Amino acid sequence: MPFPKLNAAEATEASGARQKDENRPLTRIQREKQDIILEAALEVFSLHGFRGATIDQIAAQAGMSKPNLLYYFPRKEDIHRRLMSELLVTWLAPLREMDENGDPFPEIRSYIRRKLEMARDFPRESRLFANEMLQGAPRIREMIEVDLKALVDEKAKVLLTWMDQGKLARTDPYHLIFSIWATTQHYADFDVQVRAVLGPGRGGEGRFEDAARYLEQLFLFGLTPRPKS
Amino acid sequence: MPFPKLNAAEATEASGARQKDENRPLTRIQREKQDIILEAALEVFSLHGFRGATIDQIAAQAGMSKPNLLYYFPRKEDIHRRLMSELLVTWLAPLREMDENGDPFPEIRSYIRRKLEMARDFPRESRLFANEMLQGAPRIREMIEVDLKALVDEKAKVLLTWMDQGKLARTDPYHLIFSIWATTQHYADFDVQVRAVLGPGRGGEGRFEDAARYLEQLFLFGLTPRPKS
DNA sequence: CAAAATTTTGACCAGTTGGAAAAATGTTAG
DNA sequence: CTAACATTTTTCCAACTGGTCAAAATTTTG
Repeated sequence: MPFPKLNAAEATEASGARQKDENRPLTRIQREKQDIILEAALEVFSLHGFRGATIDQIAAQAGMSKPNLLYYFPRKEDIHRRLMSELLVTWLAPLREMDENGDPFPEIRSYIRRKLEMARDFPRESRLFANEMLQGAPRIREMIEVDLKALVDEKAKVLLTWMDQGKLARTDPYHLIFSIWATTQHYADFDVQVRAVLGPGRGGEGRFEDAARYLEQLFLFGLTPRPKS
Repeated sequence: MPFPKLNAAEATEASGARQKDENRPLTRIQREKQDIILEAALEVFSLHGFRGATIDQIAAQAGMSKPNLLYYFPRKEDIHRRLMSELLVTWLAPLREMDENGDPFPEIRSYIRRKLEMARDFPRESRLFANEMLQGAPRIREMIEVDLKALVDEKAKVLLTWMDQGKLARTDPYHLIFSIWATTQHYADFDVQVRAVLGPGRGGEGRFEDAARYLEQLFLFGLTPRPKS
């Protein structure tokens, strides 16, 4: 199971195998193999970054020959691009779900919870994303400058509304969102460090529950409105 | 200016140029060139990760030929190792300075401040570190399992003491430290994203001050002890 | 089933990679 | 000033890189 497929814009580009007729629907084999390749590529890219990953590695991971892989994705960049655009949609879904009409604390709390679950269940996706960011996001600049920005702008407004209503401590909504991203994704991206520091005793699977408890407390207390001094 | 040299264990390994006498002190040229190389390597490694960086790139960045560079650091890994061990010392200095005998809030606040300053002033170092973590820390596993863990264990105890004294909300000290790391380093590692989301208006240099204000509030409110309900 | 289309393979290639060897050039202590 | 050493350059190499191509094997379709 690669990822909770939202199947975003499945037909962006005829990036698949070369057929006689460009607009034929994908065959069964094409769909299967592409999924296998994407799954393998996720593994390799998330570990080594774009430049550090090789087609050979991905092909080996996918259990096929390099030319065979290149039959489905003619260039290395194509695989990466597909991975990134599918990722971005799913990655932002939790934020998208934050509901203006809900109460701030349940909404924020479940947002944190969901992000933390994603860090636990899809750490490779998180690392793939982090890798791209570290390198200056050369291949998804536009996406983050347009789509991501628009979404965050929208949700920042929601947060501001809540603050105006006195339901949430007045603070910077953008940095609030950043801090949720940072603290939750940390458990995927810096997993080795987290595990090493917690040690064999506390570094087991329970760490995510501990993290959830801690983060809930931090953000609940940290964002509760205070009477002016 | 590469980095506020703490000159940690300057003599770890005779990793420099090959001289007749292994234990001769470094010549002027050796010191200078090694610094130039390390500075160049920092730039390249932090951007592309270990595998993605090439010796040629580093040499070009350092303004010398590849074989010339290899004269000072016989293998690519040597450069990386040196960079990482020098980095780790400096990187952890702020945490080391957190003083048991100080008051919790000023101490934590100045820790956050310092980490944020490092994210602002030494983003490449932060990214180098993040890159290594993303890849599972294959080259510094021991350092984080031993030195880093020991330091965090020590500081966690300090935090627990403060909590016992009722000066700090009772919470998980390890995750508290993680959340400070995550939120501050985020501004270096995900800089592109932060800037893209804040837009041209608020994405300028002021973003670090906004971040500082926000994080101070979050952690101050979030960690103030509460009366039991 | 046979023809048409798709998928897989094996051989190949030009450019890049990390690194070795040795010759040529600088630098410095006596 | 010169011998001993340190540094730099030139040349080279084997392994790996992303990618091509035509032929063979397989699957789909009429």
